[in-house]
Amino acid sequence: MLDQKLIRENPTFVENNLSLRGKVYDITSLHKLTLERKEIDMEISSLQSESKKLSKIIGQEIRNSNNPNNQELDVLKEKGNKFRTKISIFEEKKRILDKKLQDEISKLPNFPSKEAPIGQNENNNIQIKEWGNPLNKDNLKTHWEIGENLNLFDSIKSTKIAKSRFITLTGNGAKLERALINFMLDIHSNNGYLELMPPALVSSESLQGSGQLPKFSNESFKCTNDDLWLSPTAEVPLTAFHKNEIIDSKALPLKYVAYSPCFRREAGSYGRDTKGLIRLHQFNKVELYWFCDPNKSLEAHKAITSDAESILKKLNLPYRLVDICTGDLGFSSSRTFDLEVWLPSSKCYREISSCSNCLDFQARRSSIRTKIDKKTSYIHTLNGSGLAIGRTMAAILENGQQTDGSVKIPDALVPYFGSSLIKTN
RNA sequence: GGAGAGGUGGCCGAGUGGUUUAAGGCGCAGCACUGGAAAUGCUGUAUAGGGGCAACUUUAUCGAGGGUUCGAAUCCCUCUCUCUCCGCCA
Repeated sequence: MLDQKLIRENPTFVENNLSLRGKVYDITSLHKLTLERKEIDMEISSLQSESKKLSKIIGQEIRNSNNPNNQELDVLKEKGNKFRTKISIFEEKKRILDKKLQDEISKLPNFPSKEAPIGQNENNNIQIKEWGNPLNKDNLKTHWEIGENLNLFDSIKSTKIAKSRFITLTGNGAKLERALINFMLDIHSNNGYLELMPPALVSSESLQGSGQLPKFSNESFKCTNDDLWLSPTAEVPLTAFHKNEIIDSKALPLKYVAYSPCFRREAGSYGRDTKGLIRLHQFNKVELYWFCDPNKSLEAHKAITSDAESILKKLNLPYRLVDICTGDLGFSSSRTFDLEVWLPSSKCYREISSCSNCLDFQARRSSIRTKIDKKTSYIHTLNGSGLAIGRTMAAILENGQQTDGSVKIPDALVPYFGSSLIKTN
């Protein structure tokens, strides 16, 4: 969430920054609301101040006089009554105004970083580096063909259970998924991250806190009888983990790694990636998350990205690092580095991790602060997938495929999977 | 699902209508004492908004929202969360 004071005092600055995202933001009416709100606030404050003084006088009178029902008191009480009436009129106005303000402000995305490449959409993203040797041969199988041949998952049967875009992992597929989760959790928790396993259901307030609500209610599954949603990413429960806290600055940065299932409606993606493990309503993910000193989030962003990268390197999967342009940035992010893994069957890179610096955007929405030199300030939050499990499996299957139809398991994963090869039975 | 008890500052905890301007403690910071430290003593220490160059000042906030009252942490209503017992249950 953006700072209301900043909107009030410097609307042009806010508009200019937001418009870096590639579309025009006009906050004139919002700006007016903030001014109105301040005016009403001042009015209420001065009325309250006078009413308070009057109440004190009445209290003293009652204590000092032996007749608590005299007429002078009635006159004073009547005066107090008038204050109350006036104040309640203004408070009603303030309530309505506050709600409007809150609604409007929480729909505004974060400012893009000055460092982020300016651009309209994903075509303007900038490749920073490539790692590994992308397998570039013809007649390679897709991961869903490989999966079918080796009986690693079954999407047809999954429509019986739920509907399309769900998968049931079977045999070695299920085992490989489990191996990947454990592998990633071990690497990260040995690297200074505290492992968490959060609830998969989250409240509306939590989704609001990390930025998925109010704008993107269409992208998550909602429970009908409770104010709970299926979490679209562990970023949501992890942000909410420290909601309404003032964290000791000596404890920063707090680094968490969490495995969680993720649920997304994928509204508007009909027809895209309908096969395989790339785009599912439910997928597993190991997420990295930092709560950090607001002065140190730039270095932290590099660190969290390289921690995510380390997994791809250990699995020996070719990837590239992409700097997301302003027009393609997520709602809460000011700067995002995507890691894209090489999928040889389609001869392209696909996103497997998104590492974002949200600055104080989520911290302000969730009220997470720290004290620096006796001053209270919002902390910065960063998140990054480390990594998306399903897409990692897809990459392993495609990059590790052998001419005889078997799949070679990356060396680092063998101790977890228990075998160096997946063969047909 | 039924019955009951609760939610007070960074933490613990007192507080049943008017010097509560939220006691006391812990923690933290500064100072004193010390060769240095511990212990001790003194002082300070919530958050958000407004005004002011500043010292400072003012308003709100005791789970959330309404209400009663001149005045509410305290009384009433609604919601919410936590805990205990019973029931059900992996």
